[in-house]
Amino acid sequence: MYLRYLEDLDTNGQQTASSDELAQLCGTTPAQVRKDLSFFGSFGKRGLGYPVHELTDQLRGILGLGHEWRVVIIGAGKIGAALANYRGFLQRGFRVVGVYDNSPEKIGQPWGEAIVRSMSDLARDVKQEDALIAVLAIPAEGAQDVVDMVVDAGIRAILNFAPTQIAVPPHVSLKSVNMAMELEGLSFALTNKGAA
Amino acid sequence: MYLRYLEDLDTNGQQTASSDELAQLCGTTPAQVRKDLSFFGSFGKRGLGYPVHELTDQLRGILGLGHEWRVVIIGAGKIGAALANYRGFLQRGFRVVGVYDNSPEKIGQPWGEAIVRSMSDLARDVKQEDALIAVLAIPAEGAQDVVDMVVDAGIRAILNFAPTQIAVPPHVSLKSVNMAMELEGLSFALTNKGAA
DNA sequence: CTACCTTTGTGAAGAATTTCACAAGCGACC
DNA sequence: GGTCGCTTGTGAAATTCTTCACAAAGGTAG
Repeated sequence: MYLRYLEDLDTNGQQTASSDELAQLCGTTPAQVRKDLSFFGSFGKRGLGYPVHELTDQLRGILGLGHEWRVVIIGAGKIGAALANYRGFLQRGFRVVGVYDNSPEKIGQPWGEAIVRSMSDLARDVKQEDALIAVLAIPAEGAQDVVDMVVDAGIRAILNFAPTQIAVPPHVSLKSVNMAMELEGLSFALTNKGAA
Repeated sequence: MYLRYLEDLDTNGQQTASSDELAQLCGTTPAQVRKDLSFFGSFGKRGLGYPVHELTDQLRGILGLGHEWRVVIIGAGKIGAALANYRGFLQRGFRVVGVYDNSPEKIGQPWGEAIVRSMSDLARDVKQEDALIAVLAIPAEGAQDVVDMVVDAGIRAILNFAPTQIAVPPHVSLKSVNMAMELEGLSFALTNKGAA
């Protein structure tokens, strides 16, 4: 989050930013900003604030955005399309090296700059292309099986959009996004606004 | 999350579920399950566990899923389409009453069961249709302006997919999902696997 | 009815996170 | 060079969240 706003400031030519300013942009507190950043090092100058450009570089390094990540997208549906279309995606060094689906009418179709391939090619391609990240954009049914397969093939991180719990071995990182659940959270908030 | 898995169990005809079982399904601990549920009441029977069907009902009530929520989708792009297509969406009582975009070639196009309308109709429609929830699936630029407008028109909760920080008055609930940020989290995890 | 197995609900302990508050450092200005 | 205003970095305090551990049931079997 800090990186996103620091990049904006950098683009605008701003030289330094105080923890107060970053906090306002990110919707947090100055103390939080300072604690967060201090975890990784001492980037600021007292009396001045943080050097915007230098800090973006540092954060990019910390986040591991210094090189290209090879990503496979599993599921050629709307969510997969939304991700592949997203400019910020490639901008940040995430390169989509393959899109996979198992519906016959989708396989072979052009899809952005790639062509949708069969799930049966997935394991082989992951190994061959050295993809380390997989985006899972398929229905809940069978999601775990697909995960097991790609983990076996060498995938080390998974971004899961399937509305189900996924289990991975400890050497694999996992993040899940569940849109329905987010909406339900809003429903709860609306319903209990008075009580809180 | 509990609701999701309880529904599955209910469909399978299971009568009761222990905190242990729920914890396994949800990827958490039995103690966590019991604390979470006990916050809202005392639903279980000692020695037996939780009554599956009754608890799903209770949770639906707590989450405010007992009635229909009227939702507008702002931005007729891929993300919006993914959401509208999502079955679990309507299933959970979220009814899309309008889709809005400001690109002339999209306005008037059919879109699922609705027709894409102009953003200039948005404020009026929100009032007329009594929509309380808005899904924001547009680029970061101008997102805040759109938010201000719909909040003014009576929207009380926003699910934001625009990759930017959004400010809302205290009576409005906000959840943000940022796919690029999730991926960067994975990049960080991969980069720092050794250190941790 | 009693003994025993199971599982909840919950105070208390422990861990993690956030906020506070202030010394220390930096630059600017006279 | 000294003073002053500003902002960081960080221990300590406060708060929040998670885990532990066990008494209080509910059920069952004999």
